[in-house]
Amino acid sequence: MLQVSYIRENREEVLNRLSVKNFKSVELVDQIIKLDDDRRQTQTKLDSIAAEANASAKKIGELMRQGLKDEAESLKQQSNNFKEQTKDLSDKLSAIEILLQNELVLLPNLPHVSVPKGKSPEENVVVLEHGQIPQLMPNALPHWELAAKYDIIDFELGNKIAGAGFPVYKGKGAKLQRALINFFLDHADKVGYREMQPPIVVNEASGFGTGQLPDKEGQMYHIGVDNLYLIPTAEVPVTNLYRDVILKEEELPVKNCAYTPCFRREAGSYGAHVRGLNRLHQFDKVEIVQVVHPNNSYEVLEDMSTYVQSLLRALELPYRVLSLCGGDMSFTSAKTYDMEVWCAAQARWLEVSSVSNFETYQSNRLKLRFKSKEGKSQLAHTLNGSALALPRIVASLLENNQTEQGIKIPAALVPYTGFEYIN
RNA sequence: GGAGAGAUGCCUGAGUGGCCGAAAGGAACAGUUUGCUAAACUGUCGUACUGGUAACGGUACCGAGGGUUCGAAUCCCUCUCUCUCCGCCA
Repeated sequence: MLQVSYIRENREEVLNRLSVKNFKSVELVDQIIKLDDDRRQTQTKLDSIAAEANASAKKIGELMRQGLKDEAESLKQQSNNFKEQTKDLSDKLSAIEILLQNELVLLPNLPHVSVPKGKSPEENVVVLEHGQIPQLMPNALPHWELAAKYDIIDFELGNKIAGAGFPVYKGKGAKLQRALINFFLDHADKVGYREMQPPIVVNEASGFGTGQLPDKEGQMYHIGVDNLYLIPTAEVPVTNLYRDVILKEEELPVKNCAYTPCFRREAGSYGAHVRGLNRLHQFDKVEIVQVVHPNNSYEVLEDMSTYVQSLLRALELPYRVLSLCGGDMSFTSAKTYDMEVWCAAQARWLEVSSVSNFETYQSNRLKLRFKSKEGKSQLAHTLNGSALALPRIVASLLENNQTEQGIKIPAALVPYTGFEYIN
């Protein structure tokens, strides 16, 4: 959520930057400014009447104590007016505040100046490519067939006990999952991320804090009886740890990581391009989250991108980094890098990580602030990234590393799996 | 699931209708002093909105929402959460 004061003071800039996200709504911005004007006026009026009412109530108290009953009574009569006026004004004020809030959440985050213009994924900018595109043997298979061939991931069995998109990992397939999770957590630990194990259900307030609610309600699994949501990413519980928190400046940066299963309804996405592990309802992910000083959030974004790349290099996967164009960036992000790995048998790039700087967009909703030594508090910047999501990593490992002897496990991962081949 | 108790500032905790944005203690921060890993003293010490160039004001907030009243941390209603005991249980 953008800050109204910023919008007021930088109307032109806000409009320009929103246009990078192809968001053209001069009317909405002006409406917000107008509502805020109303809000201020109403507030000022209400405050001054409340001040009078308070003074008068205080006076009545004094008169009563002095035993001046008649004078107190007549003052009471007058004070009755205040009641209605303050009630009307405060009703009006809260109505305006709700309107303002409703409009404000319609505005996406402002893209950073370095974000490329563009409307569709084709206009994302490839920042770098790394690694060799592997040449596969002639009879190479896509990962869903490899999974069946080696009996390591069972989609049918998952269908039976839960439904499509809930695979069962078996034997070395299950061990590979566990190995990847530990591999990712150990690496995060080494670069200073503190491991957290958050709940994998969250309440409404948390869903709102990171922006899943109200607009993406349909994307989350909802547990009706207890009004809880299954998390779509660890970002939600881990970032919400800092909801309504004022940190000390010296506590920054906060670096947390967490492994969690993630649950996504993915309503409306079906078809061949979501086969196998490409898109699931439940998957595993290690997420990294930082809360940082506004002065260096873009340095941190680069660090996080470099860190995610180091994981892909360690796994010897060919990858590329995209700087997302305005039109392809999420509603809440100010700048996003996507990491995509090459999936050789499908011959396509698959997104395995998304690293974003949200600036104050999340922290404004979360009321996540830090206090400087001078005692001033201001909104912190939040960032997060996948490091990494498992299914597509597994897909590319299977497809890229298939050999006559079976699936070759990258050397860095062998200490975690305890085996060198899946065969 | 049954019974009871409670929710006040960073923490402990007082406050049962006006003199309470809130005692006291602790923590923290700053200063003074004495000196040796610390003590004593003094001061500062919530958040948000709002008026003002500023100085300095105003308003709201004592779990959340509503109500009574000229006036609510205090009375009434609803909700949420926490704790204790019993039951069940990984």
